[in-house]
Amino acid sequence: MAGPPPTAEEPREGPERPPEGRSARKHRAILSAAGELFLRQGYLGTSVDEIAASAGVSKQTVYKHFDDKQHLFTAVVFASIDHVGRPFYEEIHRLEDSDDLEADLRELAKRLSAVATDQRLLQVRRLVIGEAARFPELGHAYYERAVDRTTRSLEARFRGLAERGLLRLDDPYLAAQTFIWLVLSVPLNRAMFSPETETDAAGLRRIADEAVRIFLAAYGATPASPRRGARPPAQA
Amino acid sequence: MAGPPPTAEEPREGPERPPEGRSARKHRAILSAAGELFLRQGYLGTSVDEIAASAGVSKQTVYKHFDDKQHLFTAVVFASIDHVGRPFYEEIHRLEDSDDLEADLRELAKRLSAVATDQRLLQVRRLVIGEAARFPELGHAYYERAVDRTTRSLEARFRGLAERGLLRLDDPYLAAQTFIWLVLSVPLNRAMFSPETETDAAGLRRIADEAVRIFLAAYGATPASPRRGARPPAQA
DNA sequence: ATGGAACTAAACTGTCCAGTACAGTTCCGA
DNA sequence: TCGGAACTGTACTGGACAGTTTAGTTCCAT
Repeated sequence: MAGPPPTAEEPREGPERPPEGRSARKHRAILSAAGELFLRQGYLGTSVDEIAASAGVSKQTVYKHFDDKQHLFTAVVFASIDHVGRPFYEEIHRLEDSDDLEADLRELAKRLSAVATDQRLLQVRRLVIGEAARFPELGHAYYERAVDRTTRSLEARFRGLAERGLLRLDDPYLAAQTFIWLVLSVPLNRAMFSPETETDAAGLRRIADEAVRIFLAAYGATPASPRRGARPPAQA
Repeated sequence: MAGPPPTAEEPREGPERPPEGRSARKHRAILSAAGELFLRQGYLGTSVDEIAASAGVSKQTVYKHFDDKQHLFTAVVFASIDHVGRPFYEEIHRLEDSDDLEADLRELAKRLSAVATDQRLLQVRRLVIGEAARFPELGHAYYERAVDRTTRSLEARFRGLAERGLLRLDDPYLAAQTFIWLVLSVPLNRAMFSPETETDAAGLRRIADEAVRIFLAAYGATPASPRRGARPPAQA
């Protein structure tokens, strides 16, 4: 508990990995088992013996690969964080040269809320928040890589759209934050307090559509966005 | 860990308490010390011995007042949760009969963000989220009492304002959620990952003002809310 | 002032855990 | 095939912790 702040120990897997010797295999097995257990039981609630057993590995091997429990934990969370950042990141790029901004924003909003309500991802988020006091650097890293990077990606897209006259905004970063949280606030903050609760797909769609309407009302170039029709334009 | 789900054990202090015998005093001392320690170190990170010592009380007395550690924990958090809900709740009532809606919303937004960035409150939030898997009822109670109750209070206010023609909305609950999260998302979610970081007062004001502008653009009765001060939209 | 309830201090039980030690086994590249 | 690196199993150290027990002390209402 009084140990020095462990620095991250990344998984270190290059894009190619054809041979993968015994050592690398064990390393991955430990990370995987530790991820599963830490996510389910928290940091203090998980013992190294448990991790070793679950990974099919001796405790000694765990300590060969990771200095101590804290390092193992940070390695696990950093690996999960990279899993988190990527999908958001890629979705956003499709907005690059949109013809029908409203439709494309709606699509993006739905993809965002789908990604963000993934159960495993929610549990990582809970875990990082819960351990933020014990591992402050982990909290910062999570915010930086999962939240801020996504926002900046969207910011760049919005800046381009503003230059094309499709959006009116003078602070694209703030606008990006607004968009993301209009979509995610309600489901994400509800999910934080209700583990193992099914996500309400219809509710997500409704919130995503309303988020786009609000966003375009505030930042759209066309003064009159279609009056709120609640449900998507079709059906009814 | 396999015990039955403990039901809440509220502090049970009536509005009057002039005598407060020894027993009640000890009870309060335990709750107070436990609150401090649980909030700082988490559930598993805090021992009952520690709580007893910090409360200036023998361990036996702790167990006289609370069945076990789980019950003590839920009692502590429930007490904190009621602290959380109240201030929000009261701020909102002032919106009842507004003459200058924009100014009053701005005021409300600033008060909300000030309340929500209170360090102790943030720590309760982190704690409940972090232990949500271990204590699901706690998560539900927090959401119900801190989030949902506030939203419903604002919903009632918005419904009144819509009837007076000051707002245009067909789902006041959704509008209330939107307003609250426009104001709180950014500071709250940043704070979740960065304990012991100073809150940026200027940033809060800026976000609060922008939140009101966006809200009125989406739900305001007057079609053109004053364009955000700053420069005119274009720049290139 | 006194009897009982509440409290204290300390020791104890049974369990769990991080991290180490060590002797023996398996893997794998040269 | 052979030698070293990596791994296994088990046991151990030293400590922590939830919850109980006991014997004695303090408080306070009657």
